[in-house]
Amino acid sequence: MPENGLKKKPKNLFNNFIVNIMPKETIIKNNNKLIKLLKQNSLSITDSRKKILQLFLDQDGALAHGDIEKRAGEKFDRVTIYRTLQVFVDKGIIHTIPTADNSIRYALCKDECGEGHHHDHHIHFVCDNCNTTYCLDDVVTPEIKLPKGYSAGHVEVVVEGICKNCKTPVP
Amino acid sequence: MPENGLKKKPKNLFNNFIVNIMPKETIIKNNNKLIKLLKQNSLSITDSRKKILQLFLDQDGALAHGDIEKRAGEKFDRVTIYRTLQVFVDKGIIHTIPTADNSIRYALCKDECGEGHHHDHHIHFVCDNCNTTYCLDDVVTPEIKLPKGYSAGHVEVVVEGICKNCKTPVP
DNA sequence: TGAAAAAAGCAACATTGTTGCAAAAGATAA
DNA sequence: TTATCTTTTGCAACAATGTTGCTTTTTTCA
Repeated sequence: MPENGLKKKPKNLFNNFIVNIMPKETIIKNNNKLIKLLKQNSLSITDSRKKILQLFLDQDGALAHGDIEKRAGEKFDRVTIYRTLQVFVDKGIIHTIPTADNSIRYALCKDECGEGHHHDHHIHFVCDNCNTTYCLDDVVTPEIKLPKGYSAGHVEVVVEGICKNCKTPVP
Repeated sequence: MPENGLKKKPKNLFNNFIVNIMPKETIIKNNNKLIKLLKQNSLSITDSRKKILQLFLDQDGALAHGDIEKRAGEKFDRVTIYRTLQVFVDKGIIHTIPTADNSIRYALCKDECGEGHHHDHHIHFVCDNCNTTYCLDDVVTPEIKLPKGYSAGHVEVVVEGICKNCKTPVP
């Protein structure tokens, strides 16, 4: 048996350590949060899932596949990102936001979303200036009165305008 | 000069004839409507524009690029369809409908849309069963109260559910 | 009808998304 | 800790969807 000089990564020991003892350092706390979230959804802990989830946690707005590809630092295969996003959507960790420009955006679910069903009753806001997409969690979707014969399921509201960061103050 | 046996199509004489004299036959009336609409928007009258516009007029719901490609009868180049749709959007003849599945849908504008600006205040309905997209022209978008700092421009509402045609009657 | 302008068609390319499979990494239990 | 099974990743190849430049055809208009 070889001595202490590690040749390979210490496998999952580190992860277990974090989850069990809750250390104080920020980086570890952060890591812990990610792992907890993944475990809660009975997903195995992998680098790509942690990294992608981290991107969402670090981010106020929503992310498109392309954004993730750029920000992940060229580390992951495109296919992995597609599959990871799909898994997150299936598990109810993130949800999709419809857009008029053929680029699906994803954002963290803050309500209680479970596997197979999303409960997002908030509206979405896309800034015309910076193009950021926000989930306005405090603004609920209104009741829509439909014509006879139609029955409503999910209602999606997307508002375009100027966001709080791009608003030019009155001089 | 050759005698009466036509070698080439009679060019645009037919179109001018239609627009000027307003004949009675349905097919020509229909053609007339198309041409009128194109002329109103100062677009030149071409086969692809007429055909694609016809598809929209024949259709209750919205069409995606792919639908048009299929229904046009393999007659037009894909590029022509892309460019035609783009022109129609620019002129305010059709508008786009955001979806959550990365396929832009287009529908005729029924309000007064002009070049560069659309005035669609109706909501859109996507049937979970037949996947048809409808413009519910009689249902206007509700007022949305945004958090401090956000200012609203356009509001887009998409409702998912069961449409009038797919509704199963009570036994 | 003929010339200028506009649009269509074609080819080539770019982007985005999907699938099957072998290799690598994670989970699990002795 | 290690052996083993399972899951995930990366790769390659492919499919679908959009885009751009250029030539040919069609439309418009004088």
